[in-house]
Amino acid sequence: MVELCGGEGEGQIMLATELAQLRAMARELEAKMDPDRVAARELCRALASSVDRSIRLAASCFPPPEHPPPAAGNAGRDAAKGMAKVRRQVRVTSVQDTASLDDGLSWRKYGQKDILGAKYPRAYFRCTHRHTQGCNATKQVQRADGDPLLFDVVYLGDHTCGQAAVAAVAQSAPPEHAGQEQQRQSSLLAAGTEGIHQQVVAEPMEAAAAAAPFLFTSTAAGGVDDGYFSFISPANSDCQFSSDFSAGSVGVDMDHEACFEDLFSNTLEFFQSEIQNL
DNA sequence: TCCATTTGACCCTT
DNA sequence: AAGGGTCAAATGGA
Repeated sequence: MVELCGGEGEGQIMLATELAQLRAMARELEAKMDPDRVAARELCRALASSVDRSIRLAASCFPPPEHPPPAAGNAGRDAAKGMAKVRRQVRVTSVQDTASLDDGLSWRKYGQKDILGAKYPRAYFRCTHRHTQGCNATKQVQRADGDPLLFDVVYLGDHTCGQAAVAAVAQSAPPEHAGQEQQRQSSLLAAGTEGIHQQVVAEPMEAAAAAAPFLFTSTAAGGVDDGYFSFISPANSDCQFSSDFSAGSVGVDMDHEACFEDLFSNTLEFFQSEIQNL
């Protein structure tokens, strides 16, 4: 399922994405849990923490490649053109269209295409100031197949317009500042999409590492990306994962039981596979 | 009237 | 030839 340690960038990305989704699911479940179900909420919190530790463990297993492998397809084309490429995953808690994913920058949609093998179409946006200021920044937004609330957002090119400063921080913030930028972007998301609660799943590393998130970021200094993503995370720690629980034993509401069991089964399947690979 | 979105067509790369 | 990315005309809303 996921290549671990022996894998190149692809397995690294898949593992990171998988772990991020697990953590997001755990937190979503915790949020939905009846506040009276203390044991269940604690378990969810512990699960999210466990996934966090797993992310760190995986990070220690995946040192960022010093020389990224050759790119394939359009990524290679972009790299050849010297286009910066940054990918983010954004989760929303209610179904929205891609236009709702306001990131504080002004974009104009110029196309939409059905992508082979993908359940949802990909939307194409360019900077509003493309013609007036010659800004070549573009982004692509696509719903994840497995999770309609999860969006893949790929930023291509740098803003050379008046938004350049904002975009520069957003795309090339060094790790020690990325958390602040994450908070800024979250604020923008909240402010720009009233009534919508959004969460960046592939979060930038927070300075205090309180929540121990990770991010996909550029492997090149200065934020000029070459089409590859690095897996950055706080320092290593041990991984603890206990499987001796069930939804019923911790008093989970029936409404959440299916979700809980789904999360548990996904988590268990994922970790069993990874342990085998280790 | 201006600007953003939609959508079919075209172009480029593999 | 297939698939992905972009263009541009048509359309609609403010």
